[in-house]
Amino acid sequence: MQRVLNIETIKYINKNVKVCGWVNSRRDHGGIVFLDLRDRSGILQIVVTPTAELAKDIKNEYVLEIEGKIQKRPIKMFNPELETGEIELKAENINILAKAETLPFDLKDLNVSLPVLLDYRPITLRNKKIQAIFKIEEEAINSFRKTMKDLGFAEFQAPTIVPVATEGGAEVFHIDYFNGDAYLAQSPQLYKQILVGVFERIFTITRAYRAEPSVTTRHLTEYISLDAEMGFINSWQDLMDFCETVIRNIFLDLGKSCQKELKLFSATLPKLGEKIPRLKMKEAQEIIFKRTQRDNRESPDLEPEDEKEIYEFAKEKYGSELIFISHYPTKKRPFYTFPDPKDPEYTLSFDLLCRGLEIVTGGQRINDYEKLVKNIKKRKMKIKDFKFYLQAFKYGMPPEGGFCLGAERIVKQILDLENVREASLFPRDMARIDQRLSVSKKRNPRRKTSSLSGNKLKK
RNA sequence: GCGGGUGUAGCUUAGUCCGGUUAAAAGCGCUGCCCUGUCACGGCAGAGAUCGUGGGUUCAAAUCCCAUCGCCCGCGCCA
Repeated sequence: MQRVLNIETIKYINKNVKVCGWVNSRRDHGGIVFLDLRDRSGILQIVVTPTAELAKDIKNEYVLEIEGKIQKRPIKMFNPELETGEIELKAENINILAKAETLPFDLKDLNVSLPVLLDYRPITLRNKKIQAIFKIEEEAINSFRKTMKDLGFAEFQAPTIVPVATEGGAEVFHIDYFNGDAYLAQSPQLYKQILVGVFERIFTITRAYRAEPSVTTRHLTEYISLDAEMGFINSWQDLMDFCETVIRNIFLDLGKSCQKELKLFSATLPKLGEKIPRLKMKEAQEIIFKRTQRDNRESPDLEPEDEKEIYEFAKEKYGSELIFISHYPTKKRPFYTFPDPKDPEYTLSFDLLCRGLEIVTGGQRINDYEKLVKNIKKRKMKIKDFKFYLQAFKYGMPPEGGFCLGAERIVKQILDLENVREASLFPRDMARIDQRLSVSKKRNPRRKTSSLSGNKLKK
């Protein structure tokens, strides 16, 4: 007999079917036993009676193959919570495909601390609410891809083994590369710029690696970066317009396809208002100072508490839970960032804050070869390290720029998750690669400096 | 790296400030028995904790002190 998905059984009333799945719960009434069978489509109630014998040894998370007849439930027994709530399967034969040990927690009503959630990731992911997080992430990524393609952007796959630290200075993971040095990419930045010289409009959905020793609720050492870059821009404002379209579409699409998932978290999609407000960093600092008397006006960046304050401001004044902040200081931005011609101390770059957290960074890039060379030298980086990248500019690069979105951060902000690690299937951080490094046996002796290369320390 | 907090059954927590009648308590889970209409089923009974680890103070430590390890949060940095 061909297997039928749980959700499809609605169409098989009074017919015999075979279903497969995991035991979500077991309700044993002695003479009659109910099993909730979970498969990728949903839950189906299995009735085992009058020979409850059939279900005797079956426990939660057992994997079963069940044959029987789909029958309409008595009307009083409908369950409106289930899509299959008006029917049930009367089991005639139950085949145990795999047994399961007792779970260390209640999977249906998952109430565990973050370390437990992640220590048992292979099973906690089976929880419906946890799955909803990744449905949202998947849909957000789909939406990004669709918008980019609609706007004429070509998709590419970025390399993640790179010869130099992309942003210069920032912390990167070093790898032993055939007795030489290589790094894990902090971002696909240089490659998307190179490809603007080929395709004009380019995007990628890729992984970025940051070796920042940061243990916070918003940092991962490996994260999903949604990156876009485009040539022939009229101004850096164009980039914010494109970025706004991307974000707006993500929220629209999630509104269409993920209502159920949002509801599980009692989450509402962030409001954008007519247009996402745009402020220069200095303006934002003045506003924060006026509102709170907290004087961070000399700070080269917005402090996390400032980001939350400016979010409140945007919400009150513009009805927007998002706000663009532009003109960050040149010193704080990477070498390729385009300085404002009117005030070169500041850049034509921007961040997009969503509910008080940066979810996007972008800006216009320097497309002039000579200026790039000068900048690399000024920052005491080596020209020879960038020769490959610089070809793209030496041989003609239009005015260009781009932006990148942090996928996990977007999901975190939408669902109001406490920690970005909840929004990553298998989060990596300073203390964890799947298992906690403190309990994993493969731990090398702790290295104090990242300049020591891995090959030197190997046996 | 710095600062703050925390560690009690498999999970989630109470008890810690003001040390001593609880031989450490509860909910969920687990085990056994009962139950033919439940849907996080219900009822009865039961098992399960060297209170993170090591040391100290005290007649007496989950509770106070020191050290150590784990974890969480904040900051720097950032998506």
